[in-house]
This record gives sequence, C-alpha cells and structure tokens, in this order.
Amino acid sequence: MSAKILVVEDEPAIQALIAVNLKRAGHEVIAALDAETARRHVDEVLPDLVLLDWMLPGISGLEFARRLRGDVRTRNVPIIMLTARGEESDKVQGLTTGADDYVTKPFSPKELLARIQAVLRRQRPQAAEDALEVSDLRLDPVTHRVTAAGRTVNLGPTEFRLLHFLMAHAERVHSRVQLLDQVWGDHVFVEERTVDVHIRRLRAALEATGHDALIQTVRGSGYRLSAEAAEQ
Amino acid sequence: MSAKILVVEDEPAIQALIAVNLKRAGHEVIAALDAETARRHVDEVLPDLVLLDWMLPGISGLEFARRLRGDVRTRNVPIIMLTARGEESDKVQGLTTGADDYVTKPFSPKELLARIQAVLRRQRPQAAEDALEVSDLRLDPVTHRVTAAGRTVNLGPTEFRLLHFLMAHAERVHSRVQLLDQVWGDHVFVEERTVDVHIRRLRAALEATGHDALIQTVRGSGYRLSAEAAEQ
DNA sequence: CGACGGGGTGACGCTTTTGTGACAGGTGGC
DNA sequence: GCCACCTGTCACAAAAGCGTCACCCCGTCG
Repeated sequence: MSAKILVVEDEPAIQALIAVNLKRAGHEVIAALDAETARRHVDEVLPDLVLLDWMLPGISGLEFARRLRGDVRTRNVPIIMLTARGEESDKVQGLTTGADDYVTKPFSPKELLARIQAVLRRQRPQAAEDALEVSDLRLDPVTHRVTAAGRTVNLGPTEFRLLHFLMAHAERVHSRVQLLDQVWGDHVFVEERTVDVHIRRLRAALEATGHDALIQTVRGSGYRLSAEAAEQ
Repeated sequence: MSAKILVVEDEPAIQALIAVNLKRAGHEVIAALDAETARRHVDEVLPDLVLLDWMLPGISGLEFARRLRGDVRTRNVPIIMLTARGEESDKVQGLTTGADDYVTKPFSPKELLARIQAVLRRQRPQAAEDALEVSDLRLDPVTHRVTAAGRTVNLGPTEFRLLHFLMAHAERVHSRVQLLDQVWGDHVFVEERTVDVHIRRLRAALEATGHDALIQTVRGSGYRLSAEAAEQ
C-alpha cells in the first residue's frame, strides 16, 4: 500500500530521516520545510496523507491543518501530527482540529510507518466485504474461507486472491497480463506463464469437489470463471 | 470523563456541529455519514457510546441499533438516538430497541453533552457482559475466567484479552495489525511478530485441554478462531 | 505430415511466513 | 532486595507457497 505523502517539517535532519524511511517503504514523499511551500505542494499534487510537524515557523501546524480542512479538495486528506513529547494539550487541540492521529517525537521509523498504514487503511473505503457466490462455490473475504457445496476448500494466499478476483468478475475473460496486474499487483514482475500454474493449482483444489470446470480456458485470450458448465 | 463516541449522522452540517462540541468537551469523535461506514468503525474502534441519527439513508437507525445489540462486543455500548422533534412514536420504538436515551433535534450542545455524561455515568459500572462460548471453550468476562471442557485454563492478561477478542469475533480472520490495534490498543507500538508469540502462548495454554486447534493460522493474512476443526 | 503456438503439468530450488525456545527487562508482592 | 509472573524481541528452525522450467499434449495450418 503505497501513497503520496506530504511531509511538512522544518527541521532538515528530521525531514530527511522521515523521507528515507517512507521511501524505503515504497511511499512517494513530497517534502516541505515550511507551511508556504507545503501549501503550494498541496495544490499541485493533492497528497494521500499529510505528515505535519506541530511546531512550524510562521503559521502553526494548527493553522495549516485548519486550512486543509477548510478546502473541499483537501477536507478528507488524513493528517498525522508530529508533536514533541509531553505536549498533551497540543495533541488534544490537534485532534480536535482534525488530525487523524499523532506521533510524538522522538519516534521510531517503524512506529511512524505503522501509524501511516493504520490511517491509510482507515481511510480507504474497504471494498465490499460481502461473500461471493457463483454456482455453489462460495468465498467469504471476512472469514477468508472458500466452500464448494458445503465442503471447505483449502487455498494458498495467491490462489485465494486469484479466485476472489475471478469470482468478483465472473463470466468475463481475463488475459494473463490483466490477472497479473489485478491479482499480483501492478508493479510486480513475474512470468505470464505463472498464471497458468496458479490456475492449475486452483483447479486442482476445486477438483476435489468437482467444481474445477468452473474455470475455463479461452484459447489465445486467457481464463474465465463461469457458472455455466463448460460444454465440450 | 472523556470517551470515544461514534457519531452516525448523514447531515454533514449537523455532524460537524456535534463533532466540534464533543471534541471541545474532550471526547474522541469518530464520524460516520452512513450506516455502512459506521459499522466498519464499530468493528475497528469499539466506541464507548454511539450517537445515532434516527433517519439514515439505506438502513434505518432502528436496524443499526438492533445490529449493535446483536453483537456480543457491542451489546453493552450505550446508544443515544437523535430524532426530529415530534416523532414521539419513534422515540418509543427507539427506546425499546435498546437506545439508552434520545435527544430531539434541534438540540442545544449543552443538552447533548449533559445527556452523554449522564449515560456514560450510568454505564460505567460495566453492565454484566455475557460469557462467550465457542465449542466447549468458555470465557467469562466478569469473573475473568476461562474454562475448556470444564477444566480451568490459566492465562496471562494479554492472552486473556487476545482470546476474548478472538472469541467475540470468531470465524473472522484478523491481521496482526488489527489484533494489535484491538487487543494491545491503538497507540501502543509493538512488533507485529509479538502477536505470533502470544498466539503461541495462548495455544500452549489451550493445548492442555486439546483445544489448541481452535486458533487457526491463515497464511499471509493473520489468525482466526473457529469452531470448525482446522482442515488438512 | 511436420512445424508451430498455446496451454497443461510435475518437479524443484528458493523465498517468505510462521512456529518456537530463550532471554533480558519490568512489575508488584512481600 | 528477592521472587514469581509477564512481556516484547530475537535468532533460528520448520513450513508453506511461489515462480520457473522443461517437457508433454493437442489442434492448426501450410
């Protein structure tokens, strides 16, 4: 889960420290040493999250946060405040101004990352969590369980995601590349044929319940999960 | 006396008004504009109190309240209903569904706060929570005792809370991060792997009674407590 | 008929994820 | 201060999955 993160921190050393860690975690960092620069950046890139130092020269973090909340476009961008230890009243004030979380300095990079993940997770409107059903195959994202005609089907993580995707987009044909993008992730680089292997593993797992025919091969195009039995 | 308050209200203006006032009074506000969001928040943060608008788009306040009462974890979370003036019959119905109090719109912030304080005060002496049972494992939140098939199981505080949470959300898969948030607390920072260790300690404690298989590992996702025996 | 492109399969190192035992604090009772 | 009990982290072992290959089969098409 990577995101564009605007880091507003006037202390260059800390700014750099943060940047290094966020980047290592795969996030995109936009650095700003003062509120003025930050404001410009906000306009230009519309970050996914703002890391905001509480003590800024000139305009305070409080004020900056307030402006973010005032603008329709940035109203929903989550804010994490950086505060010096023990400024309890600031924390309270910060949270009331609309910060989503805070981290006290000094902080461990790990903690910072964890909080960022937490806030981003809270933010994303988690795709529909309802169980999927196709023919009497049933996949429940919440319990992470797959059953076919009552019997439980055991799948590895990748097969689970693959089936999840196929069931969510049943009847449609997906090329190997599409499947790689959707199931493995956009940036991951693996052989296209790898998809074949996982399809096979998935079929093998479903075979025990006689549902392996659900996944059909469309020669030259890709794969499709269909409720209609594949005619031959 | 500050508390985490979930505000379910679809009108942004009112939502904001409420939020400002609650925050000023030192409460932590979790805002939700619709029932769907609210439900997610409930799962994540387990609020101390729910402020619930009667007229919600989609699922009604009544229905939402009923669901809160249906879940073991939220059974005892007090609910204050917000109703439009003059919907007397609604009020009655609301109270019978389990709302603890109601406030008619328009309301004064002072009145709202007063009612909240009152309900919280009334609530404090934790109403007796029901014991949880999964397969013949039994956990009693009141006596803080766990028994499996009659025999008592000895747990440390953390393991107890962990088991409590898992039992309250049986069948569901929880990531390590979720468990840390829920069992350790939002602002505690410990390694994710720490969860593994506690899961192991929990399993070890249950092993004596042969119930250790209740806690299953879902590779790549987390852990799950399930009555169904783990397949293999 | 033989070359060919596509897809199915079984095997196999390798990496990632979990399970585990040990350990260095920390806390509260005494 | 000493003990008994918990806790969070590590390092290492054990699994469980993963991505690739090589090889096979099969329908197509010149």
